[in-house]
Amino acid sequence: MTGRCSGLSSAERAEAMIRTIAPTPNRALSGRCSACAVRSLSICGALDQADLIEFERIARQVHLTHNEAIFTAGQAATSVHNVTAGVARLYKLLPDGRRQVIGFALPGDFLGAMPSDRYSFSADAIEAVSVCRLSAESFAQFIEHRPHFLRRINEFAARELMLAQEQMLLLGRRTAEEKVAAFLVGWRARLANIGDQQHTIALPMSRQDIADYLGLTIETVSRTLTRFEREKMLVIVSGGVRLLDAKRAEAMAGV
Amino acid sequence: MTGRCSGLSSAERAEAMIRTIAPTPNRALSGRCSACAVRSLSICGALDQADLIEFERIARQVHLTHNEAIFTAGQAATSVHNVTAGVARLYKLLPDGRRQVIGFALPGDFLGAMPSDRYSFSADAIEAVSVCRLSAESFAQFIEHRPHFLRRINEFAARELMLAQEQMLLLGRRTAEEKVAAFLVGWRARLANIGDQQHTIALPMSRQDIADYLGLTIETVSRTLTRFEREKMLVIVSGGVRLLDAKRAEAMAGV
DNA sequence: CGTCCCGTTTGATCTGGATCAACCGGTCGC
DNA sequence: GCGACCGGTTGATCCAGATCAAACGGGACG
Repeated sequence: MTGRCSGLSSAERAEAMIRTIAPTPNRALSGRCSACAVRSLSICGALDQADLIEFERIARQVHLTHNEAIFTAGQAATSVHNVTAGVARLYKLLPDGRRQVIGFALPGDFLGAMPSDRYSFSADAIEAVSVCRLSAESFAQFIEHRPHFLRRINEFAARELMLAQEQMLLLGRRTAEEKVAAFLVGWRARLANIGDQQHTIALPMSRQDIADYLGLTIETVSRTLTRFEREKMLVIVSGGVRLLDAKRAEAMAGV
Repeated sequence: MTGRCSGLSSAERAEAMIRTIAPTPNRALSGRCSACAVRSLSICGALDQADLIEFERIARQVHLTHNEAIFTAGQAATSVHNVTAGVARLYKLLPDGRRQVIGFALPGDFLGAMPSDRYSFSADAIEAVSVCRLSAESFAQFIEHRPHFLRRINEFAARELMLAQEQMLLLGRRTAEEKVAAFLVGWRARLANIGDQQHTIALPMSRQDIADYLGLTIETVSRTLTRFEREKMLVIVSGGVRLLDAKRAEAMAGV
């Protein structure tokens, strides 16, 4: 069933409010795109040397720490962002505080598919995060005469959409056990994709974040993980989880 | 209990009955794009006269009836589609048969954001449907040197993604009552958007389709609708629903 | 005109996951 | 070194929505 107040506590909400109001301090140095570690993973992988120099001119590196907002739902969408380091949490809130995490953004992920002129969701840093920030205007201008770049952005949007559809299936039709297993397997795949191929799956987000991503409560996530551990499918370690029986997890996830 | 004899005269019921969503059903003989009723709503709205003639050359009108498949998940994604009449159901299945409807496609909607070379979901006709079918290759070629068209497709993808995120919030964090109310309000808005602005909301899809869209069972959808009727929020009519208290529905939907 | 069929409604009961409530263990500030 | 705090775990109970079961009603067809 769907929980009533499974989002933030009122204290957390107040904190989030303050965060939102406070302008994000800008500790940016100008970025050197040609040296960017995640360029090939990001939309910038479609840019040649000349493009990069121009891109660098309009981009600005911004660094954020734990729980700092990158942008907030409802605000004017004046910037687009490229995550270059760390993990961001993307989410939507209901007026009464219920929260749905709609995704986690990893290095290389692009946050800028804006159909409206306001952000339709919020994004903040789960851990230390760096983003490449561009004004929406200069970004639009930059795209203007670079159709290959637009095509790349389009591919990213299509991939994002496919992930969203997969997540709808998960939220609407999978059991708690399947949700948690699918999350672990999917998260591991995404980490592997950016080169982090450890046998221990890093989980920088809190249990609450996972719960809000899977449409569950924190207690159910915790119980399910401990059960998985009891059943020798994994070991819970500090900052993550170590998969012992990946086959079983994948079977549960219904891959 | 006499079921749904809810105080409507037979005249009213007849008036409310079966209205195809198509603005102009079956107007197309060969694909005459320049005469297409939904062009301005669709991605083709970005095409000029010359583009249209070329588009027409590669497009083929296909007509489908109730429950016929437009394409199926897992198949090679050889075509892209533009719905021109009727309503299609987009869905994903789990191996054990659980189904998640990920959306309903209306005239003007584009089905072609393919990140992979296989369809990641299935689409079939809920009622009589016409689609504009193009081979993925010729479509890709067509886009090639038409950046304005690509930009239009991108806008459509971004809108689609935003809807998907809204749906994740619904699936993960809303109650059954909120889900049904949100569905009615959202569906009404989409119908209004394509020009069908009747006070009776046409519901060409089955209760099962609605249930699978909202992550509920058919019984819960049915019960919730009857309750809404009992509470005078709406009247259930053949082929749809008549909203009596739109304000209340919108409040429930959390708009 | 009857009856078969199928989508829908309604009723009774069950249960997965939510809610409520401790409690645990690490860390931070003093 | 100690208490407060915070994220996480565990236990007891509850309940929204699922499941099981039956009946209804309208359309199709002989």
